Amino acid sequence: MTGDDEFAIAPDWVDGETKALEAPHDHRAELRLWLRLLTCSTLVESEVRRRLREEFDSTLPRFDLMAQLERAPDGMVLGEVSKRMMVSPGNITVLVERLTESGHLSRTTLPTDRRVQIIALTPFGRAEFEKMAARHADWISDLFAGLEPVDGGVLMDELAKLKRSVIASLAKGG
Amino acid sequence: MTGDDEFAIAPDWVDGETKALEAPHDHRAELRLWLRLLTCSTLVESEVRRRLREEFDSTLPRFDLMAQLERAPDGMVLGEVSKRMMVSPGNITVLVERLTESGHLSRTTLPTDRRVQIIALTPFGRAEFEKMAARHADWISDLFAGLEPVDGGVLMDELAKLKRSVIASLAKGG
DNA sequence: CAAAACAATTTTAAGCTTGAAATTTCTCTG
DNA sequence: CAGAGAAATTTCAAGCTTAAAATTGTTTTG
Repeated sequence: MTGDDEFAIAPDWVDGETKALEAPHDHRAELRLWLRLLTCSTLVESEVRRRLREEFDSTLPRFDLMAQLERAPDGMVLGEVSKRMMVSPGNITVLVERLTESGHLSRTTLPTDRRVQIIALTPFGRAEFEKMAARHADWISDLFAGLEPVDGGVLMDELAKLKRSVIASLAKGG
Repeated sequence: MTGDDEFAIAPDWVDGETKALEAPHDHRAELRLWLRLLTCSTLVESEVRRRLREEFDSTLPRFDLMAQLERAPDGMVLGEVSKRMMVSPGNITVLVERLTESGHLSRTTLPTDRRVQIIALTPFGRAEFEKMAARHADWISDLFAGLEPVDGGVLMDELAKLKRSVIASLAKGG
């Protein structure tokens, strides 16, 4: 890609000449921050997708779904998975279908409420996931390796503030 | 992906020396940071998608494509757009098809090289985009409003460091 | 108890995305 | 100048994603 210009890599419809603090109704600083955030997560995410496909012939959604189930040894209700992954219920349906076909997941109907589907990792699925999770952790570690520990800590804190801001705005406005 | 419930747990990051004493293959701090970053950008991105659909019956990919063209009054070659948006060429083909049908884009074949397609915003497309861009800036501003300016600045700097780390790792390993 | 209301999930229709294969059009080499 | 090779784009097959409608099952209410 095109090197060191901040906006050469991601969607970059913002004017690069912006200063950090400007007139009250100028939103350029926030836009630039958002673009930089998006660039970072897009870079990491595409690389993770690429490697999941290359090394495991799998996808990020499947990995994420299995990751949710890994921490629920007794399985989890479909709706709960959907909420935790922040994706639509219909989306989960499709993913579960494929992962069940391939033997990674088991699915049961709750006897006391037959609307409810409970899914869980099979032993095979768990073994596969553990391989993937180990590699995934290595990838992230490599990608983040140039960041000093202190910077990691600062980022964690600042992102926590951002997350609170976003959630507050969502709760208020929409 | 990822509900990011790690707010409950105390950051084990902050102390670099402590971290150095941990097991060599413990990547939890990086993973937690990555998940938090991903949560933030997913939250913002889904909200932007939702509002583009509700207010303009449009999508984020279309918006991004028009944003690229907004700064290129004389139009842009398809391949260039593809690179800048970091998406596959085939993807651009589909987007351009639809946006041309709807009158937002014009497309010309370069006379001197008939392989090359040049696309540009039509006056209508430009007017539409400007409306969308203004609203988009408002949304981002609202979502980020709870962040103090100083935090925004720190975040910009730390994300720049992260981006450098990711790009360096991609250049080296990938 | 039957009907309405509610809940969990699936289906549907539409659009996005990708990698790989195919196509079209140049460009370069012998 | 022909044919090889490269470049720009499109096509294709497969999978992801969503909102909205439909389905199935449970609970509440008249």
